[in-house]
Amino acid sequence: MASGHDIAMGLRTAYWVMHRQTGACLARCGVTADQFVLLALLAERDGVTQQELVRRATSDANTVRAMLMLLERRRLIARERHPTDRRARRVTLTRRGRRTYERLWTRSEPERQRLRGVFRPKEADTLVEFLARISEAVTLSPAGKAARPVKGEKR
Amino acid sequence: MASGHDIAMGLRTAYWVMHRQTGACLARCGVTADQFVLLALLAERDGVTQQELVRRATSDANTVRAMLMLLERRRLIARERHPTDRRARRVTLTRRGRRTYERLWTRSEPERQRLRGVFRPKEADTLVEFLARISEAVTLSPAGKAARPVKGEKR
DNA sequence: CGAATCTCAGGCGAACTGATATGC
DNA sequence: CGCATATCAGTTGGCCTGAGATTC
Repeated sequence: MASGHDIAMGLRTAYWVMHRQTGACLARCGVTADQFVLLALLAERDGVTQQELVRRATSDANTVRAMLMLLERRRLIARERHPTDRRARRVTLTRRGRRTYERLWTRSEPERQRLRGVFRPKEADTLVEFLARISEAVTLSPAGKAARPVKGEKR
Repeated sequence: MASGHDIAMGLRTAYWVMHRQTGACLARCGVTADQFVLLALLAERDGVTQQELVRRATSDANTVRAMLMLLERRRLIARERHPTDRRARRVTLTRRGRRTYERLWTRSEPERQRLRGVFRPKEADTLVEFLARISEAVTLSPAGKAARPVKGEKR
């Protein structure tokens, strides 16, 4: 019977196998799998703050910032000052960024097909629901840091 | 209906949420989640080559080497020369490494419980089987590099 | 003025590439 | 010779801590 450890290791292996494959698929376009995720999120909805991208990408503010700076240097995205909240940045896809993203999407279509192809429709739904269950369970009740993070907690 | 993109994003989110949570759980022992994986693999079977660890960890030779050197410096593992194959290293858990591992295992038990707890027994089996299916499908038929990698393929 | 939010800067563990040395 | 194992150098991306700026 599958243990928590089995789930963890299976999840780890499946993620890295997929991530590496995606990276190899997109490498010749000079974009990494993680950059592609950011572009995809922006293509879905842009004009957002970096912080919102952090949330949607399940990532870290510094990581997102560094990646956005790389993408900005290549003119795939723009980071203007936010009009009302001058603390924040407003991130948008440039036209060139959107074209690049569409090319990447097409190129990576076979990978998504492969992923999708090993499941029957109902199974795919089940899998996605299971994965969402994990994400919720872990983020909603993180043992050490409850709803409000414990202040004194260092190291 | 769940698409290949949904599966990919769900897998990504679930993995990172779990990975981050594990890291936070083990941080105060000075061990990262990835180092814990190596220790777990060694606890399961040691006296193996680095190459075998690479395979079992679904990782990379350079990454594994760097991590093992960190663990070696802390006397948690040992890297002796392999007795018969002088190219290879024979990696073993030290007694201290095994004790540390057991402590980490105990400390991370709640995390595995949380993971396991959101599934019924049959569901957990299904999930692990689904994840294995992904790993197999992607590793066995990687579009760009079939069974034998295409020679001329650069960049 | 704090308190909260966001960005920025530096350090480090981790992943990948390519090249090299050595032993099978 | 080819092939496998490990190593080294260099690059990139990602996470963390701690600082600085701005807003409430």
